[in-house]
Amino acid sequence: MGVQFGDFIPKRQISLDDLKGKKVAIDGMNALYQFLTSIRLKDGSPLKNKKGEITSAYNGIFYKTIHLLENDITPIWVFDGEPPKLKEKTRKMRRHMKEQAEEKMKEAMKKENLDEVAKFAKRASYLTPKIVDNCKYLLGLMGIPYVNAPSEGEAQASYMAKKGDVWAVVSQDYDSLLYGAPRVVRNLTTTKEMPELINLDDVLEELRISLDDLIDIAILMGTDYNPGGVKGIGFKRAYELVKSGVAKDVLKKEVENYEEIRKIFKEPKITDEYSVNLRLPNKEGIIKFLVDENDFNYERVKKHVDRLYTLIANKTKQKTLDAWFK
DNA sequence: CACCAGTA
DNA sequence: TACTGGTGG
Repeated sequence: MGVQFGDFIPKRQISLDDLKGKKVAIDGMNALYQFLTSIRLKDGSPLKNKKGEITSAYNGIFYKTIHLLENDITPIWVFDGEPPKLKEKTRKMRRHMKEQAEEKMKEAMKKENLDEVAKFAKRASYLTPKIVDNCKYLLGLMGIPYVNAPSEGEAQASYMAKKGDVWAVVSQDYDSLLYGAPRVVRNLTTTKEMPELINLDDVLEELRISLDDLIDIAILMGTDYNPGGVKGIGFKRAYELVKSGVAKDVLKKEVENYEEIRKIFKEPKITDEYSVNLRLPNKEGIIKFLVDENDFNYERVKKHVDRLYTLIANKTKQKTLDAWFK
């Protein structure tokens, strides 16, 4: 979820061509969850292997990664580590929402309302640690870099973008802006809408505020670390409070742990232990994992694995060539 | 999510 | 050739 900046900040439609030749850090959990909820059959059930284990996320990782490479975009997948203590309330709420969705799905099944069943099945779905581990394993086999963040994945991805190791952070959430990501790309891991780019400097310039102000607006509205924010305050009120210079007073009075929340955005736990370089894929390993262990179609996987190998081999070759002429 | 066959 | 809806696991 994250902060609800939605319609209040400037963004522009882009195409995959605008990302050509660039590396991007993908908010892994965010993307995996999208795959899990969207890669489904008509009845709302996810893809499964013969053992009944959900494989939608593997499908998404595999095909989306190849599709991005095909467009000369290099994804670096960034996964969450240990959540900040202050996130506990949000996590409990989310668990509760899932349980409620589970109940509603059962009711819809009794009523044989198939649309409702599908809707609540999506809402009740969650990523298991095993699914996430297997996604990392698959990325490893594919030769695609991934990063285990010490804490929030978006904080780590934003750090990598700030350093210039990647051009942008890919996420549906706006929180990366609060971590100082210079660019955030939305709708890259979905197909319903066109990709859009949010430029942090443009946001701050258009609103005539600082990043600290933006963080204050977010905390007033509510973040994962103070869900709900200050009662009755949405973007417009928060913006007015910041512009009139009284935001700090309200925050200090109304938001428990204000300074600590601010610190999560300003000084997040991050690591320099990562690589953003592609490696040649392990073709046999991918086929063993997807086909033998997860019942993907051999012909289909084989075709894509060969394509993946060619793409990465060419990219590596090009890089060596570039270095030669530099 | 992307693929692919069937369609116009 | 471009589109779209059913399928994959």
